[in-house]
Amino acid sequence: MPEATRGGQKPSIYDVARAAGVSHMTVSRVLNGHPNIRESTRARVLQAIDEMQYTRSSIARALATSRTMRIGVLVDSPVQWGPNSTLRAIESAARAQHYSVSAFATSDEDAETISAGIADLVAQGIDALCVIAPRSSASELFREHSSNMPTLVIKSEPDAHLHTAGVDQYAGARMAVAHLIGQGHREIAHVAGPLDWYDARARWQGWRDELRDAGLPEGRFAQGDWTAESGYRLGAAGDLDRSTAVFAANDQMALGLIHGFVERGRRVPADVSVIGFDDLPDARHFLPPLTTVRQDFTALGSLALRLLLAAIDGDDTATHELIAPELIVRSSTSGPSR
Amino acid sequence: MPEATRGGQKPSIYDVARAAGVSHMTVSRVLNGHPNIRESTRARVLQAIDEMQYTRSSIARALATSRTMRIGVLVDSPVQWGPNSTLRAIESAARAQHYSVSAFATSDEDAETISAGIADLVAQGIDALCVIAPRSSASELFREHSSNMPTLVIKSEPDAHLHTAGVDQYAGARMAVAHLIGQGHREIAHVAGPLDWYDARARWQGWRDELRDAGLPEGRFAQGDWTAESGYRLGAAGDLDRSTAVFAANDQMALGLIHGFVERGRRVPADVSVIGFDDLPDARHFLPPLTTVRQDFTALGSLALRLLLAAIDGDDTATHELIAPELIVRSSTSGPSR
DNA sequence: CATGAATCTGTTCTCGCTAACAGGTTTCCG
DNA sequence: CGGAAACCTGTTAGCGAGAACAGATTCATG
Repeated sequence: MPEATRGGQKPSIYDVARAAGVSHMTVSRVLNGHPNIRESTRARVLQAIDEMQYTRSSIARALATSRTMRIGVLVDSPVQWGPNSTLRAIESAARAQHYSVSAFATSDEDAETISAGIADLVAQGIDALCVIAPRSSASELFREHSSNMPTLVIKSEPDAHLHTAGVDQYAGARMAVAHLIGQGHREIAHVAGPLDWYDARARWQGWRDELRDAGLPEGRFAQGDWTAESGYRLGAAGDLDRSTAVFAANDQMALGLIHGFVERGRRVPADVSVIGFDDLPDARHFLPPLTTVRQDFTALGSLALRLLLAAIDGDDTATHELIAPELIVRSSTSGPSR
Repeated sequence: MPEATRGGQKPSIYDVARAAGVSHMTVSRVLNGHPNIRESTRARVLQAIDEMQYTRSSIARALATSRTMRIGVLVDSPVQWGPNSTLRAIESAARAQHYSVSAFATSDEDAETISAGIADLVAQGIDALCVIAPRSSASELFREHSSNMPTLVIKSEPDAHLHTAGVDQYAGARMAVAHLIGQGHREIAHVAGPLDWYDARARWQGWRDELRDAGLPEGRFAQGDWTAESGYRLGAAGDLDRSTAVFAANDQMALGLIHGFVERGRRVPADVSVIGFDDLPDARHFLPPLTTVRQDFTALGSLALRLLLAAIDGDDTATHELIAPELIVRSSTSGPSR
């Protein structure tokens, strides 16, 4: 049973101070690990803290220090694997540094929703802002806010005015396409995500550049919207039938694509190889198990937090750091039959 | 460009008050919509607020009112569709009521992690606590904390001492099994989730009771761990081959199950019907498109928030409210061939 | 044993806001 | 036109911490 000194209320440092026979500042110093405290005094204070189950008020602390120890995260489409995993990773990295996280989810990402989200987070009181997976159309907004608030954008392209971090989408895309080329494919199509997304654009460019550098002809290009539904429509439409392999910009579109192909009698990978991007937990149970590119979100979370803390501490040089992705080979890719 | 009155700092109500030629309390009253303010004064204050881009400090407000306008959510396994969707729905419902949300994710749910999570959330300063999808082993902990903090547990079983809300898992399970019975199946197996989860247990019981009430023999029972992997292993093992239909406790296990069946030459739905639970966004693109039970998380979020606000306002009667699920029929189920 | 330096500890003020009370205006009505 | 009841506004005192300064110990050293 927690023991409060005044009727029923949670104890404050003043209550602890009275119980330990010291001033409230001594309690504060003990709490903050100040060096110049006599060992016996510290022990007495700690005992009082323990006895009355004191916990410090992060609210009062925030008011006094003007540091909330909270990071705001604006996350677009958190139902999707990538953004959600990134958010979880940031949360867990933040917790390890005694920071907490407030997330604001947007799905319909118009400028108004974004600035409302930023305003909401700022109003809550945050020390830094992290924006996950934005579309390029929104860059302006972040710039405007970054002057007041340390901001990190999770994307794989550098930006002169912003701190950025991400998984190297471009490299991952080249790895995927290189894998297909290595298996002997020469007609390699791409199903891209919406090209106003940084990630979609980087994966598209990686596909294009890897083909070009291998001396292969331009492949067929189609655009989806990240959903399995859009992949399905493209697969069912038949526009990609000339290609022997397809690099889909994410696993969900790859899933839909395979669905569409199979429905029209094209076998995967016998007639057409499909490679995805993300390595969803279920990707190994797709039919056939999906070859894909894995992103290390845990590493990304730690990286993001390191950069955010540096930004909070006033490091103003715009950084840009990348995590290397990893190719996961399963059964949805093989050599071409013709 | 935001206009601060003192050097570079964010303006406070005192700055606004000076600009408007009133006392800081008048500003506070305008901000809080206090009725007895002369219209001309209110206008002057609002104009000053607008001009200097004042925003109130939620920190100071929280300290003065001892209300943080923040709800803590302890969410288990947020990588999974259900818990994640529930969390998003609560966030969005909370925002609509001017509350913000702090989430604490647990995956390895031992007692220690849970109480650490609760302690973390409480330390952040929250007005109420919401626990999503717990396992029954953890009930004790919530009871202990509910005395100090208004608490709502998201689960479908009532509890004498706690506020609870959820989607009616039991009813959903009976709907799923009734659908299979309606198609003529008599040997209906169940792949359950871990039975220390409330939802897994309710779905299991719904399956059992529906069979019994239809006068059918007991079906085969197998236990998975929510993952597609576990479903795959059960499908590939062959233990369920005597059954003509399987009710899987979630879509992911259904996916793995189908994978396992197909690998051993059993066709779905020709040889065996499979029905899932959740209606993942991609479930309609599984091969074959999955028949399943949909949960309305948006409604659940609104419900949860309504109950939480009631609890904050001191409503102490333990409530228990349920949302009705919905059957989604696709192509993974059909009548038995034999 | 004096005396300055190094350690420890306490007082007061501040962070930005609301609660509670008090004082000053109107307004209304006899 | 006087007085009470509305209405509007201001003053002061917290909320629970930390910052800054100042004072009180201890300690070492000549």
